[in-house]
Amino acid sequence: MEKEVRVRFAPSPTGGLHIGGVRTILYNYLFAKQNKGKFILRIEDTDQSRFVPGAPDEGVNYGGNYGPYRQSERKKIYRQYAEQLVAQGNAYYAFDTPVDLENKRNAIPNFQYNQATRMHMRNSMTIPHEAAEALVREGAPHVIRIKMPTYENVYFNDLIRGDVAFDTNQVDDKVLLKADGMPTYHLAVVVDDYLMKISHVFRGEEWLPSAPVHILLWKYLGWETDMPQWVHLPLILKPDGKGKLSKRDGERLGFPVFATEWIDPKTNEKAIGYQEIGFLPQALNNLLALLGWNDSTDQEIFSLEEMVDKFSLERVHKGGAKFDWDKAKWFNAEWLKKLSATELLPYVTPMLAEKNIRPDMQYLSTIVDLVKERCVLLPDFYEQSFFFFNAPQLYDMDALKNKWAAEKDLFFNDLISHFKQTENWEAPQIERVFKELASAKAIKIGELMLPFRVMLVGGKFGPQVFLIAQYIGKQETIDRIVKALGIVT
RNA sequence: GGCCCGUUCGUCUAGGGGUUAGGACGUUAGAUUUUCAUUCUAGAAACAGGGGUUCGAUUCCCCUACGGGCUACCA
Repeated sequence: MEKEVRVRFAPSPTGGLHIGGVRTILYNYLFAKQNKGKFILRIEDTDQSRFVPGAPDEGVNYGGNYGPYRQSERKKIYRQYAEQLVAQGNAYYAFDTPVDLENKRNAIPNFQYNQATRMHMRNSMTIPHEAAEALVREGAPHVIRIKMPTYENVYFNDLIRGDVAFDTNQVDDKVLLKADGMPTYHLAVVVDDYLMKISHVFRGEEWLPSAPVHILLWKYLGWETDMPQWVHLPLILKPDGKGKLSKRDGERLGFPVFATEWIDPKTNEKAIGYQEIGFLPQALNNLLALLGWNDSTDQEIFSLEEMVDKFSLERVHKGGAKFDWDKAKWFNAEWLKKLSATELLPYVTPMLAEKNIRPDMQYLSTIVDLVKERCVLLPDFYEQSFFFFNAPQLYDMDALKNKWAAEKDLFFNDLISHFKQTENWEAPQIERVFKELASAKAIKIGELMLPFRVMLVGGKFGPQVFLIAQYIGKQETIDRIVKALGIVT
């Protein structure tokens, strides 16, 4: 029988939700759904000094049978396993203070606490066993480190990278349990994944070098047969070159790197998120999924359902991908065009409400359909549609006054009276009235269209001008012409 | 420095021993749109380098170069 697929996302609560993390969640989710498995949310909060008060199947707020899901609530469990490793000889107590280590690193270039150096340090392998035990009993500050074997190779199969090998001589004796009694990520992740019966570990490539530590832990703890499959995802890189995409890049290059707004509690700096800048969730998922995965066809627009259906780890890239803000915006524009007005309403309505525009939903739907193809981000809806709800306050005077002549003044005055008599107030009819009057007065249409537009919307933008006249209504159209005429003359 | 991972247009990528190396974003030119956007057409643009293997390598192997990650009592 195949093992049940259980995956988890284990964010640290110390930062905003980075889009790299969103992609990891997405891949986890797609994989879990595809395999009828479970997706679990767990909080990695083992670092107390960085603790910040602050659609899974199990997790902190969802319940489940493998909790608690917060690592700080699980302290005792880790200690027990760490002690087990010491008893087995796979780990040892180390009494070196942070200052000791600091001095070592300063004195010896590239100092590593490993098989080559541990016999020169202060730990339970260099001082008599009883003395070490006594120290621990008396509460002397100490950590527990893994004892990496010498001259061994750790092999494992990564679902994306294939076979990977590490020489244990090159891996240092990572701290498993810190002096404050909390586990490090290395111990916690292994214990938690075992206890929560995780079948596949999805994480960023930056974790690859510590994989041998984790694998050895699975082995030493006697859980080798339950060890999950490893899936190290490629990184999302800076658009302009070097390194992983970071918060700073967003500020520097002018695009968000967090899913939602994030306020740094230390500096109080606010970083805007994809949600706030006006991305549709569908677009963010879509663009992130395609950053490192494709289905081998030319298709680029995928719904979540399609992705669940088509996603496969074999088609995830090995190499990191530079983030492209232009392409990201394109995904959003595509989704804006793809979604119906009804589907868009939940996003557009609150955005307009912020600007004190609360239109009738029926009317809004019509307008959304009319302008959505000229929008890239959600706030563009305001720029592209405010004039359907309110008369413009400001006019592009250059566009309006350019080549203004008395004859045009006359034209628009006559136009007002013609409009007043127009019965069938629909775009084609409005256009006919407009053009007939223009030709009667022998003025070129091209001379009149732009001024008319500016009178109705305030500038050189918006959909077809006669459609605008139709939707704002006869009286409003006339009012706006009158108002504008008063300003221009 | 050491270890690990990677390398097709500027970017995201398809492809894979014999192809005019395909698509998308961006970009350039044009058409449509009496505003802008959309849409459409066309163009420029890539197999990092060197050795093998082979009748033939962009594709397989090795080396180099370059890029990235890790090298904390952070995750």
